[in-house]
Amino acid sequence: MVNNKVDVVHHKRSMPDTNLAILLDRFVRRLHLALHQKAPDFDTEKVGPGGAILLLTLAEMGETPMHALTKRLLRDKSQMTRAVRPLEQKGLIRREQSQKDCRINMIALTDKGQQVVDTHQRVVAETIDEILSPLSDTDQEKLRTLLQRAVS
Amino acid sequence: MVNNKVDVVHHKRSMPDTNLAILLDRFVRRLHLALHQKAPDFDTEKVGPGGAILLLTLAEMGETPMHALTKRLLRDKSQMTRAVRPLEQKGLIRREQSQKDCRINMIALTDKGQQVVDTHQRVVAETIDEILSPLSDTDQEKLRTLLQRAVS
DNA sequence: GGCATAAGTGGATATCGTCCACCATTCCCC
DNA sequence: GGGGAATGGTGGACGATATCCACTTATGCC
Repeated sequence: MVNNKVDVVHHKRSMPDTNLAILLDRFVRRLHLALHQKAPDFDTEKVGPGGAILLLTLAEMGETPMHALTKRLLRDKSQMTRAVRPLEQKGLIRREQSQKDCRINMIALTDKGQQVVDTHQRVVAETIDEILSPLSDTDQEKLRTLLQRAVS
Repeated sequence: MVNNKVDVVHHKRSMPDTNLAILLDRFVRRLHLALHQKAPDFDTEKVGPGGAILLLTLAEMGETPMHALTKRLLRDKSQMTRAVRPLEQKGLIRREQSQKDCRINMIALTDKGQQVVDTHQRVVAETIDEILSPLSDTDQEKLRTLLQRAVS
């Protein structure tokens, strides 16, 4: 695919760690582009990438206060507020104040939200499988495990 | 940590592939945040994340036409134009029209640009090492290899 | 020569991230 | 038990990126 005729090495360092940053960027970008392509077909609620990662994470966590979701996603608080609003308006999540501590907003998936999650999980899984197709199944599993251990 | 009461398998694979998207997001986000923190200390030329990935990739490729860089980075053409401009103004890269085909702009690192790349490579490598510290050295190497094979 | 095509640039717009300020609670401690 | 510090959440402002479209210019091919 990539025809590197310019690929003649003119530098000493074989492979600095930096490559991993570049590799990650490539991986994420491929995934992003592929999903963006398919978006009209499956993102019927138009949640976009940001909404999708939020919903998927919420599906993992179950009902949870905002700040926990914020911490999990490593996003800014205000960003989270803004990301949540349209999802609530579309009826994909539900928010209610905690009885214990009325500063806290608990949010959770609705049934409709769960349906969206199911669709997204399927499509994302397919797309990642396409990207990972150069790897054997055991290698794919190994990759998952390593990433899991690294960021858990 | 993860209290999945909803985790009852309704699928053959215990962990849906979607998790990998979430894991990637976490990883990238951690890296981004850590580098953003350290930025004032090492990003003296204020190239930012976008400029950095461009410079690092350019260092890998050597002198190259715009469109090749665009393809490698999987970014939009126009995006690339805009990303390149400030780097040229700072004197980190140099652009010159190809003799063969004067539509083509060849771009390459300057010495100053190479210095910036060296610094960034060092800092990024350190930061990634911090994130990957839960993994053994051989596992880290394995992770690199797998990613490399997946996206090459 | 004329026409499809490719490389590069720029405009318009939307999303997302970051920082800061602010309000309302709750917690803690004297 | 009252008052200051800390926490959860919201909103404004701004910058960086991404995406789509249109346009210019040059090349390649009949």
